[in-house]
Amino acid sequence: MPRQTSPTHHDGPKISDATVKRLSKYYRTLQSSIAQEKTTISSEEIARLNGLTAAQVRKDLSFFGAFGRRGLGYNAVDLHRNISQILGLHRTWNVCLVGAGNIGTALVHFRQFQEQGFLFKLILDSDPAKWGMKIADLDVQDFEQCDELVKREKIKIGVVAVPGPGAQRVVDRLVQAGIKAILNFAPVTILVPPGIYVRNENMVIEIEALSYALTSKSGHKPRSSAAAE
Amino acid sequence: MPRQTSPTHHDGPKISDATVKRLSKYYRTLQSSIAQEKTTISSEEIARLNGLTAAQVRKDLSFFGAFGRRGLGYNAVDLHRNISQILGLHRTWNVCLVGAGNIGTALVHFRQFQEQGFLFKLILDSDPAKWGMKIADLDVQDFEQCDELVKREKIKIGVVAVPGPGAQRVVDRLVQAGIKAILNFAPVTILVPPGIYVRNENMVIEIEALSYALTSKSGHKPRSSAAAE
DNA sequence: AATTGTGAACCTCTTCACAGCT
DNA sequence: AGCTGTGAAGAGGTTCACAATT
Repeated sequence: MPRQTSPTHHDGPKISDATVKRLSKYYRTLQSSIAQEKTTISSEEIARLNGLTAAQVRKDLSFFGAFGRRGLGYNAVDLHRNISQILGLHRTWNVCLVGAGNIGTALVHFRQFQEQGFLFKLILDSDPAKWGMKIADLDVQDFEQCDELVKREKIKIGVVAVPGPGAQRVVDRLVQAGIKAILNFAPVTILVPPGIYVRNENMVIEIEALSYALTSKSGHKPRSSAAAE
Repeated sequence: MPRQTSPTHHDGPKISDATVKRLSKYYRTLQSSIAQEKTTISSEEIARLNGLTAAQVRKDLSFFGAFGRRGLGYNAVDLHRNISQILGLHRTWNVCLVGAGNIGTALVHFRQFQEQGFLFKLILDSDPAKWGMKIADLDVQDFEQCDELVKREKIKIGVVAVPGPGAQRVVDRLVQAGIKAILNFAPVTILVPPGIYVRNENMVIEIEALSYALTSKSGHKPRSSAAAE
């Protein structure tokens, strides 16, 4: 009887995006349970704290292994460590910011990124007026040096916080420099070659979705729960 | 033959979240097409610009009416106006910010919100040190006055940019004050009563999803396209 | 008695494919 | 000929329900 399945190097069925995002939620739920000195936790409780069903939680975890004990639940510390392995949070990631405007600056100061091991090592901007500015101990540097600097710092994740019109060009350059994953805050759709991962943080879309909900008040689906991403 | 179906006050099948978010993308695509003086646009082109399929675009629109002309495509200005009606963007919305930290401040300055008619009218914070600070012409005020101020300004949308632990309490107060929709930047799951809409802008989840993609390099699904929300 | 892990049922969203206009 | 609008098929994600285990 396998005591515990190894979580890393998953190669079974393709994991949905939704599952990955929920794992990230479970991870934080477990962090707080551990802080409260809880040793075990049930799928039921993880679900309740995230506005989901217990079956959903168990199914998500089951893609990666059998981490619980029937009749007892999950060991909080173990499950936390396992999810950390699955998501690749057992290590740190060097991150590069492009766009030293309001949003970009706020992101560099955003404590949660550091706490979870995402470390800004490089800040780039095309505007000469910004070069040399210090943001959280980092100098803003010329975006044109992107290739050289990204390679030198071995950066794999780029955060793009430039105005829409420039975003695609910035992304193309980052990809050329060897960046493999991009968190895009520009309110435009960007296209990338196969093998490059993009996540969009499009605040305009989200607030417009709220506008829709308020407008089409026909909305008869108001279930007391935890709402969309 | 109905020349054009009225887009507003939709009450057919429930519209998926994904559809609403895509409409928001089409809306911006059309804005830029119009700026480029294009008069008509095909579902094929809207799709290409957003990394989607043409069928998806047509299906999304079909939930709200028949806006195109067979053989010709869509009139850019008409479709833009129709989507604006559907999403409720033909008007302005007063918005309240809670949390005058880095992120909150950046959001108030975020031009796209204003451009799309989302106007910050109120900035609240619990920290007395922040009271009286000016952010883009608005005074930061005591969060305890939330009830009175939200009602006075007739605000329906709240943007929450406070640290995780305080978020649920803030949301409860906002709901009590009459807020109907919340854009939540705190990296925690918040629960709301039926009839209140929440969208989460959880940057930690998004960057952790990138970490997962980079970690489970088994990722054999790299289709050249426009990636997840 | 409690709670997990999971195949199967169910439901929702996307894509196909083609009739119907222009 | 070109392109939309849409029913039907297909794919994917969620929930059910129960055997397995502690």
